[in-house]
Amino acid sequence: MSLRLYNTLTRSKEAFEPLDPNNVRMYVCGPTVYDYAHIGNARPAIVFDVLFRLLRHIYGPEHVTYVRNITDIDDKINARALELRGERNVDVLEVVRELTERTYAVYQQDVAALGNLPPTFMPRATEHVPQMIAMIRTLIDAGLAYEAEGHVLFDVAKKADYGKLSRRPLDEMIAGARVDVAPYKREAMDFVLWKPSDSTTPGWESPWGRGRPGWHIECSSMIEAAMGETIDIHGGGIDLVFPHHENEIAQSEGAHHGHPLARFWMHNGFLNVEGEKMSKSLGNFVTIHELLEDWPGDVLRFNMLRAHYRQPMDWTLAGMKESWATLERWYDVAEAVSAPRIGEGLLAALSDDLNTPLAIAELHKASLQELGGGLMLLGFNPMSERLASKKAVNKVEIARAIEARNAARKAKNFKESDRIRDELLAQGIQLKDGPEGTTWEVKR
RNA sequence: GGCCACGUGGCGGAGUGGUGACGCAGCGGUCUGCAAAACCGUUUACCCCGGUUCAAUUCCGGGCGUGGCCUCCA
Repeated sequence: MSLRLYNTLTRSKEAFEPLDPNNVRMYVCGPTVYDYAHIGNARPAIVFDVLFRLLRHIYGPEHVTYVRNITDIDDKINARALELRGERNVDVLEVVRELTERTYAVYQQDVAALGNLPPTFMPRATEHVPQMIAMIRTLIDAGLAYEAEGHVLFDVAKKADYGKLSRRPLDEMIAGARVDVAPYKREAMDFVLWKPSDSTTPGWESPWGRGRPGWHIECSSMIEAAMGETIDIHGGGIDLVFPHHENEIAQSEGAHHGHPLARFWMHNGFLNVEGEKMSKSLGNFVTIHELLEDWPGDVLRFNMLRAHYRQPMDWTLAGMKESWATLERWYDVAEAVSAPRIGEGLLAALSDDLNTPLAIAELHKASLQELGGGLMLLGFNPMSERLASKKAVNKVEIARAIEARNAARKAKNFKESDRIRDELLAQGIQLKDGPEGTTWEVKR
């Protein structure tokens, strides 16, 4: 089964062949840890986890390296920390540390609840500052970066093919720039590699004074540290194409004699919520954390995979309900599967640029064994109790009520049996009479 | 303003130059004391206007709509 992936670099689907089948390398831009991750952040986590699992299936679990970083140096973090400190007499740097630690821990918990495997490595920016400084020095030595007023900037004009990922000619971008250009920049599009820090901002000693790295350099450095100069796949949200990924390319290629950073660039589409774009002002900012309070992680995962990863997607309550119903039906039958196997239809769908909606359609047509195997390949666990409602239900009491109702039915006292059924339904317990007796489920 | 993506039935959502995926809902049926569930069957579509073609939902051009990027962003 040959794997084909859409490559943003060429804007077309290409056959995927890793540089080294014994070490397939993938990097995905992870979260900036200053606030709860929202449901849009869950999309790349889930989508690239499916790709990770598919690659492990094809090349063997020990032959795939998946790196997802944690951005814990960032001005949004610093701003939030200042807010959190308020008037209190505590060290802001300490607040920064607490904030990132806490947010990081919640993120880990949340993505795990969504059924994602832990990546092979989860490097943190704060642990790679020396590597970033080294890369910046290399860029300065190569004549691709310059120092100005305590900043170090990438000299975009020196990189002839700058803009090749986003396909934006440099002169066009300069003409369309809508922001005031910092006076120390040679060109409007030059971006920061290093900037100075004051006493309320985390900083590290460097040849350019105490400061901190710009955003883009961390990914370039961590990729190099974990996987070398050229990797197979680099992923992230489509909004990262410009400027983040464009700048990563400029830095890494600049520091590596022009060797490509990644051979395949993959980008997931955006998410709307109930037809509207998610924003704090609209008040429809949905975090993964709060969704997980009401919904099983598997349901959120399934709902995400019902749309192709490159398509724009609308996240809705109706969709989640439908996802839950489908998954519940499947789990009922698939938990009994003794010999799961991967169906060809499913594998073909996933191999065609991760066509998960088609893969799900294949599961609807699949045998029981293929259903079980397919669910597991996609990261679902039919054996788990994750679909059970979080609401506390008294199983013993329900069983007793069912017994009483069946006794009433036997005596043809239907008034009483219907009363018991309605009473349970009022508590959200839906009874189902089947050939093998009466079962129940929590109705939503 | 510049660049880019998307627009499929009541809903979700694949796909294709010619035989109307798949799921949900609806409808009909089996089952049931009645329901629910389950199972069987089944109706409904390709934003608009041109062009290319024997044939377009699928290719090309224009329009409209939605969203993204150009500044932090999954």
